[in-house]
Amino acid sequence: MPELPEVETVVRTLRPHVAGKKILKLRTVGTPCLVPESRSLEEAEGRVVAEASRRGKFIVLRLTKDRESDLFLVIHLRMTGRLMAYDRPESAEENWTENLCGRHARVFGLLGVSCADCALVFSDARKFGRLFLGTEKERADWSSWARLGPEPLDMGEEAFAGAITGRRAVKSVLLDQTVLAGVGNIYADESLFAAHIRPDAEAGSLSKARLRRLYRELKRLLLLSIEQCGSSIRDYQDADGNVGAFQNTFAVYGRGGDMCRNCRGKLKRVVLGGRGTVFCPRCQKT
DNA sequence: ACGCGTGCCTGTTGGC
DNA sequence: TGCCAACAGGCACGCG
Repeated sequence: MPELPEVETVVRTLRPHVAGKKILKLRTVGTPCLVPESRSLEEAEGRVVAEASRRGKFIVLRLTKDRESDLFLVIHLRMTGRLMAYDRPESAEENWTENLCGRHARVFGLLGVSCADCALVFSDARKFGRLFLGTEKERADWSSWARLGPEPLDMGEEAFAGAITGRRAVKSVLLDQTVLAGVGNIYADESLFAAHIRPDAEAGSLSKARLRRLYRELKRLLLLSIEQCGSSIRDYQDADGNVGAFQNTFAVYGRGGDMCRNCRGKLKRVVLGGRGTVFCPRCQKT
């Protein structure tokens, strides 16, 4: 599932395809995927993609037009969403009806400088993904965006240690997008293992020193994963259809019952806050 | 008010 | 071998 490193990879691979190009066509296909706060996608047509960026797990395209305020196209891939760019539009039309990705197409776009030279396809087998189009002001009024916490790569040790509080399990706090934006199940489990902290430890009970350590490990793993183009479990691919490599270095995620690479003990799988959670009872204390 | 549980979805997987 | 229940989980929402 796409988390911060995967979304960052999508943005990086998408950028060269779309930057500076005019949106000639942008339409939804099939099951609606726009949030209620969104404008209709047709309003993006005629605008130029000025910038592609990431905020938490959101992909953000800034769309400009002469003398009009910018519009922002914001995309959340959720579980199985894919945003793909095809440099030959006709190949996308083909895929749209032919292959698996295309079978689940939800949004179809055509971009180009003078003529259409890039097709943009958002597909999503599970239909959890969501899109938003609106002005900066409208985006600020959209609660999913407004409530986003700080970026984990930028917030720093002290702010992180100050934010991980309360009686909830530390893993639940890591996954709370209002506390910090971008961490999902993979990087929560992996960073807790790296920092030797049990996922079910009460957040507020952890010392500042241990929380600073957790922050350093989380940041290290996020950056390492970005270097390796993210983790591909089953569905994730970048905008070019390539898979990541970070899944090969997982210490705990998806390894319940397997041997701990550190102590050779058996990794334990539990359900915490409704999510599958794997940890090493011997290496991860309190 | 906050924290937990549930529903949304469908492709994949594992057990019988 | 084939079928079907269980599973995967981010986020919105409802309940206590």
